[in-house]
Amino acid sequence: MTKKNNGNTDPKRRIFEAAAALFVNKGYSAIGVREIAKEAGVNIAMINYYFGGKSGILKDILEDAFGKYYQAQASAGDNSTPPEERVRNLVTNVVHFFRENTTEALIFFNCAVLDIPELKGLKEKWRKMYSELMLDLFLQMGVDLKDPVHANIYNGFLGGMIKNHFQFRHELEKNKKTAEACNEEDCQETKHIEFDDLFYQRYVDLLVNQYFHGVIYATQKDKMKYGPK
Amino acid sequence: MTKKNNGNTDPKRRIFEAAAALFVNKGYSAIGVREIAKEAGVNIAMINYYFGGKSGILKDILEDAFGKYYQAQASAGDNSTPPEERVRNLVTNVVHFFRENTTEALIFFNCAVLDIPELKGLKEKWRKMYSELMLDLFLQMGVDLKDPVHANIYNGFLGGMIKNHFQFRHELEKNKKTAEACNEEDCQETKHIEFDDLFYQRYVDLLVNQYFHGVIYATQKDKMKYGPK
DNA sequence: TGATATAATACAAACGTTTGATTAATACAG
DNA sequence: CTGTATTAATCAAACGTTTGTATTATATCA
Repeated sequence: MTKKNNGNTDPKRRIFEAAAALFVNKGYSAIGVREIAKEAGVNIAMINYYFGGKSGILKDILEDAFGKYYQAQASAGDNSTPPEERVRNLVTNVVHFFRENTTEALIFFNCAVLDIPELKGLKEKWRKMYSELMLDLFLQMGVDLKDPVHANIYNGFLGGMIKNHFQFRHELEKNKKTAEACNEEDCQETKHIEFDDLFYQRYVDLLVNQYFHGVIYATQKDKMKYGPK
Repeated sequence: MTKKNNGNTDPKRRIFEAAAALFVNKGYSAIGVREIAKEAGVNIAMINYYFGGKSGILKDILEDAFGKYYQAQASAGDNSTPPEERVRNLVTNVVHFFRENTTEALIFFNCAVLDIPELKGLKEKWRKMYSELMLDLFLQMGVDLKDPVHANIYNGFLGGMIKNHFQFRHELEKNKKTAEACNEEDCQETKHIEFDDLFYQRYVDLLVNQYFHGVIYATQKDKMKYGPK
């Protein structure tokens, strides 16, 4: 593999990143190959040359994102790890994953709820891998996945919450660019947020406490009211 | 205004519903007007005749959804209503909104994070209306929106969680149609869920408890650790 | 020379929209 | 009641543009 590395980075990388930046804002289907090529500064034909087509870029983005997301959760511990520690690891890892891969992560979560024919097989694989991973964790947490109410509420609970935050943050930073001058009081306050290490240290704390003193309390209270089964 | 009402319902309604059903599964940009017209059983030209264009359908769907969603939250009470009662009303109303308008609601939430040029003005209006509505509620709850960490986590917290569930349910029911016969044990258990009144009674209970014994506990603990400001 | 990389161009298919004609129902003057 | 405008609703067909991909030719380097 011989790279030129003249001027900018290699073209494949540029296509990948340009496409990701466009997909996350307007959605996969709304973006055309010409727009990607223009943004990446390459010829249209390069997309088919490097990725075999437009959907090839999306596949690469999503496979990369899922791989990292899965790893973040799988490496949080097993059922020999104390529950609270495991949840803390999990939240820490997932937050770290989102911070390092915001764009790809948002694309992944937003594409996961859409029927994209080219992705049918991949989605099935991901679903299976994920549910096997979660089964073990929930069993340890005392959340009974056999109970459809609990299963429906807490499946993807943490991931969903974290995704929500990063989507919110993404919107915020998008709007900040388009409207630099803002006089309203609502805007003033959220404008100068620093999403730094301290922020996410508190964020993780909050989420873990939230989980333990919210989810577990609520499910136990539910069991008392409606019976264990 | 004279309607024919012969045979089926009126064509405008058919276009609206066909489009919504397609949008929610594949996304707005991935659906063409011919597909909508075919599904609705009308001529392509009818879309421009009734809605002024493809984006006109989306606007109608989203304005309808936001109006109902806003109403569901606004009618939950004001700051003279006890906090717990207000939250319970809010969750009850929003869950009811989602049950009655699942398709439109999911389209709304999924489109809200995308840049769709035709929707720029509408999105701005919605954002303003929503933030004004929430400011009051959060103040009453003791969640300090001036604290960026709390604001970032709990903005859209309940709505986001509920949206998550209904998206999850939607996926579930989609898959049930495509794969009726399923032998795996994971599948067996979630297959025969009844999303009836009892289910959502428990769901609301769980979410309200979750909120009070999670959010409030976690935010207070956070304040103790990191100071009130 | 032969493999890799880039570019200009071509292409069929699909896109959202518009057109002009046609039908059916209503309004109104005689 | 009759005949004639008027209007709303529907249709097939075509509009020009853009889509994703394929082809072909030209540089670039080992």
